[in-house]
Amino acid sequence: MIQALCIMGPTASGKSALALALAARFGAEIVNADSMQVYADLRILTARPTPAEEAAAPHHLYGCVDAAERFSVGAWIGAVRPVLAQIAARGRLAILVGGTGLYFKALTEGLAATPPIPPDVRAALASRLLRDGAPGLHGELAMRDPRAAAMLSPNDAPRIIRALEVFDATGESILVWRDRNDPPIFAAGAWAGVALAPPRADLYARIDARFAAMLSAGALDEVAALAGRHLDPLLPCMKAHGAPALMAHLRGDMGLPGAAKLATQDTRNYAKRQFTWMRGQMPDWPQITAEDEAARIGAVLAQAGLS
RNA sequence: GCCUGGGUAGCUCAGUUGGUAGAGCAGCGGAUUGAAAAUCCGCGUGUCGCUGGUUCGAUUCCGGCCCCAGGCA
Repeated sequence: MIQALCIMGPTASGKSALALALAARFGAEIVNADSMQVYADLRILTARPTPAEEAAAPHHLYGCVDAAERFSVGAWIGAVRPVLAQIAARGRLAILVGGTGLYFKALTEGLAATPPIPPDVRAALASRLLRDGAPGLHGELAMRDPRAAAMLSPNDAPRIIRALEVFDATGESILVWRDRNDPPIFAAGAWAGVALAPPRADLYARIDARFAAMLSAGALDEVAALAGRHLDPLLPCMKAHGAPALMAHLRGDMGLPGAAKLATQDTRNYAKRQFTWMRGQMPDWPQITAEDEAARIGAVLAQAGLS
């Protein structure tokens, strides 16, 4: 008997609804595996479960981080560990749902046990990036950690900075840290994973419809409130799909239709990357192409050995 | 009706002093270990509006026609 069921899928594929149906059936508890739904500020825009949905089954790690904070895979692993332990102690099934492939990868394959990076090291690199650009930092990485540099594009700023900060803070290559992976939270037989993979044209249409629904549900007000906090635009939550576009609209830089076009475009591009992740990183997770909920439930039960 | 601009990739446009054309976006494929809803890499044959003419050769020059935008009537 598995302890956890993982449901991955592109945005707007109906993961949350499926999780809710399965939770009701098994008395399971739902755990968030989405990097944006952890933030408290954009409930509507990040398509978090509604209060009514959250009341229908126990939900964990939704809206629990302030937008001013910088969450991360490591922070998520640190947060899920006790949550999953408690669910197991209650003897219940955990259903992890979300679209963040990296979170599932860390959960099931482990994560490098890199120590926390001092804030001043990161700040220094951030300003270096502005001054020298990504290729400049890449050149620097090539001198300190040539193996890591060889694996990265000179334009891949976030990864170059990560490799540099790990080296600066620990004196060891990020590759060495990765070789010493922490073991995964779940052992091989303790979990099952499925990936929702609806036809792309349907998904793209649903993304457009969902964004319109978000607007009617008050997404603009919620974004206005976030904008009013005047946070650093580089913070992860500030990059939620639709947030930059709607903020630009609120500033008067573009009309609402233009903002909607940008927002849905970003979301479609992201959905495509999620498909790529599922194919490349989760080859053993069965893909469920059915869109009908009953068919999906049947497929999950068969895959997870549940009934 | 006349004048001027323009008609080139799904979209917005660049370009060819005549040798059949290329960017951005979209789309598609790929990567992905603490910002991952981030970030990066790769993929470009299309009656160059239609039709005659000149030419070895026309998307490019010339004529005619059609369509769009603006201006004048």
